Amino acid sequence: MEARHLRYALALAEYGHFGRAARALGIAQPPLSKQVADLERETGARLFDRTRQGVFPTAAGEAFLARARRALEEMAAAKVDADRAARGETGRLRLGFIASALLDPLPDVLGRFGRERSDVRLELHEMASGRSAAALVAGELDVAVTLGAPRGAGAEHLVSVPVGHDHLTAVVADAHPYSGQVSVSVDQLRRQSLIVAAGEDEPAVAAGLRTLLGEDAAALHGATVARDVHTIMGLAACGVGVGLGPSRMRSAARPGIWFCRVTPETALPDLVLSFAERDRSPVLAAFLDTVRRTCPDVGAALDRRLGPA
Amino acid sequence: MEARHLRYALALAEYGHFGRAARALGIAQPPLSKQVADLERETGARLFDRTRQGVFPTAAGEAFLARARRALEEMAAAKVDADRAARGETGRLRLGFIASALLDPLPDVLGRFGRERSDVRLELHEMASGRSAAALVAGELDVAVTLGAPRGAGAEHLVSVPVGHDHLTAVVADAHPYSGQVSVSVDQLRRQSLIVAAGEDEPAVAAGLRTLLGEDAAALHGATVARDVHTIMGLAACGVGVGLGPSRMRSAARPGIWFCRVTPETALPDLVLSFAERDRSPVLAAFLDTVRRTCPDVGAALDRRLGPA
DNA sequence: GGTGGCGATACTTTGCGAATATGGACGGAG
DNA sequence: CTCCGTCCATATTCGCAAAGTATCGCCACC
Repeated sequence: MEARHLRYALALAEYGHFGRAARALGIAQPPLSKQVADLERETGARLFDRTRQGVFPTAAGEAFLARARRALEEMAAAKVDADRAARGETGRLRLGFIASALLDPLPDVLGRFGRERSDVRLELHEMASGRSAAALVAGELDVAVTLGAPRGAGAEHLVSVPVGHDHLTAVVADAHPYSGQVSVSVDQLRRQSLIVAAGEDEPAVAAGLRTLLGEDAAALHGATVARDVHTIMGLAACGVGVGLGPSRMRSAARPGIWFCRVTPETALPDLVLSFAERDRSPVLAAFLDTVRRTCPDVGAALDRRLGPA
Repeated sequence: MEARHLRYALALAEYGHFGRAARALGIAQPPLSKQVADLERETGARLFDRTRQGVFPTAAGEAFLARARRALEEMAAAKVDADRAARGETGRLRLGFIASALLDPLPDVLGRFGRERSDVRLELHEMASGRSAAALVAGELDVAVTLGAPRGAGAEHLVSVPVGHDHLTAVVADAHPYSGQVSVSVDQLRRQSLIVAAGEDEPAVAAGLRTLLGEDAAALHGATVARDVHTIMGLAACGVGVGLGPSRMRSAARPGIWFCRVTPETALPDLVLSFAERDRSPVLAAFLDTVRRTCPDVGAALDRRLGPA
């Protein structure tokens, strides 16, 4: 049984007339007669009553037609669904990211993407950079935003583009002596109790700090350790000490704190967006397109990496 | 798009390999490649990723396959449903009947039919014989059980077979003088107050009574009138008089009453089963088959009327 | 009894699906 | 690095079945 048989039977039921149904189907009448006869032979049931008044479905025909309608609807829906999925209008995007990415690039990107692709299910997984990279390689994520480009097994099959670079920034309470200063020097920092973040990603940050502080890195041993940038800012606001974190912190400024540049300016690992090189998923493409339009410089980097899309 | 495309895509997804899927489908590999390619061209979406590790559906492919599965299930169900309907295993049977038919032939027939064809929806309409006949002609009923063969416009297109003949029976209370008698004579009846039924069907019955009573039919004018046979029996049990009704009443005998034959025996109109001559519905055929098996003599009458089925 | 409408049948044509043969790309083994 | 094997795509041929044309048969209606 082919879809053709269903279409013909439905047309015949609709027009109640072999000739007119055939005309509507764009074929001649004899083929329609034959196809309907074939269908009746295959189902083993007479589906239509041919009377002088017209052609009417039998009880068996009614039962058949009801199913036939649904079958054809499913087929049409299959085409539509496939097309929508191919355009990236539906589907799923699994995004791994480090918490601090929520400060700067993600809000704009996710907001826009959610608005433009409301039928794409966004699965957001906050995780450390190393875990994101591994999940990406394992196919458990579609995109990742990490601190520094992923390294390690399988990373060579990932495409990575920087989506923002950052430098160390100090944050103090309004009441702190440094409040109001444009910048603080390393020497000034050495004399303060410091507040730094600790987490799976922090070795990279700690390396930057150590470079900055030089042989006085020992000062870090006495530093207050916070789980994330919000805690750093909260502790700084309490006057516990001088918070040190990425300049992205400024995006989440809260009353009662003051940001200073750190001199010399100390680069932190870039925020990097990665995905599997072989991933041709349209949802990913749509996401990258949104990123491209949201952050033009990222678009240029993507073009260099993939060739102009 | 034809059902073939769906079957091929599903097989390909299942085997993840063009060659093996083709073998499972009983075709060679190139046609499968071509059909899948055609399908992808028609849907405008790449449905499968061909890798060295195997062939896997894309997101669009997954969406398509889900619908394809349901479409094919509907098609299979269409065949099954049509077949079941053609065998009379499903569907609807609209039966019109007079209330007194519930005494004798209907309980056995309906019980058996309901057991054997539990998927057929039985629509039971108690109505007077004349209304049944009209509804049958109008196509509003499939079968009718009436008192006497239907007459009137369109009745010539009905097939009617007697399903039980009846004669006038008297019913009295146990305390009545006639109680214990095998029969009562017309003369005895003339001296009693009578209880008879009245309804749209009763002109036929009344005619029988009038014939019986001869010139004394005037006695009927003083008779008690009941709506149905159960009321006749109930009134008789109260000693109100002598009830007169069809011998079928005996099937619904209740304590406290006594039945007597009436002499001379007086025939009442036959109980007749009718249906449209041109009705080839399998549900009707199944019903007639049940009737045939329940009442053998009716089967013989049906065979005479329709030719041995 | 003639006529016209409608579906079925007979026969021819054609288009498409399937088979065979071949090509081309990639991966693994020597 | 080359060779070979695997796997999918392409090209060509073949055959069937679907579509077209012509016609028949049937019944209704005039």
